[in-house]
Amino acid sequence: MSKFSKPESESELEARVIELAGQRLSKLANEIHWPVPADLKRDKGWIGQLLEVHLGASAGNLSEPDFQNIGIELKTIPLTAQHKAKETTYVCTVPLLNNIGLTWENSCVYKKLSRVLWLPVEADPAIPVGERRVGRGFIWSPSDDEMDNLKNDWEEFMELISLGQVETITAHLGEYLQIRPKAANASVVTTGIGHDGRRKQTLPRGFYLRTLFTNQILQSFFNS
DNA sequence: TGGTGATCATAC
DNA sequence: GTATGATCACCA
Repeated sequence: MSKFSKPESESELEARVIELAGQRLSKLANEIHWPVPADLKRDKGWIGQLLEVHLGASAGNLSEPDFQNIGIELKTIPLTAQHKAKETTYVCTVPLLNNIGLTWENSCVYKKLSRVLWLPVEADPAIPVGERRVGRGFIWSPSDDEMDNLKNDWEEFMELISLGQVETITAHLGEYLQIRPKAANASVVTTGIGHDGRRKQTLPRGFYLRTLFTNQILQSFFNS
């Protein structure tokens, strides 16, 4: 069986993740004949896509979990030299319209985070991209407490949005989640609700997980 | 120097 | 534009 076929179970995926631990990105790229970029300025999704291929993720750009048959989402975590999360983690686009009656359990945040494969990767800018190593990945679900906090953040955000307050939301808001722009550039627009309750063109935004939260997830795994 | 707001590539 | 994958770059 090819190592790039889709995993049929969590344990199969877990076994492959353990094989990846400690591997350098240049080796993984060479195996599939991908050039290694000098930096990630113009290849921001390169590491994520490289690891998707190696693990047999199948969803492509569909709005589905990366491993749809076993319902697992793959997220890489860039690590600083101190092995702490360097960047926030993108979750999904913020729904700005037609969200009346949308519940937490039906939200994109809940669905994406219910089961995720966290894969830490060295991201210290002092290390050339190809020499960076993959860490020990693990499959995770939110604890009850984490789920409560995420739900509270989400509900707070969705209330503001349905009241036409999107543009007052900054990345300072939220304990585990935050909302930030998610677009090619600042001139991209989508339809939202203005402060007067009428439709208004506004910048598309996304839900992100704070590094505080992803660091907490890493710690609870590696300290247990 | 860490976080927020801005941005990059690509498929459809 | 929306979806996927994220990191960049600047300013407090």
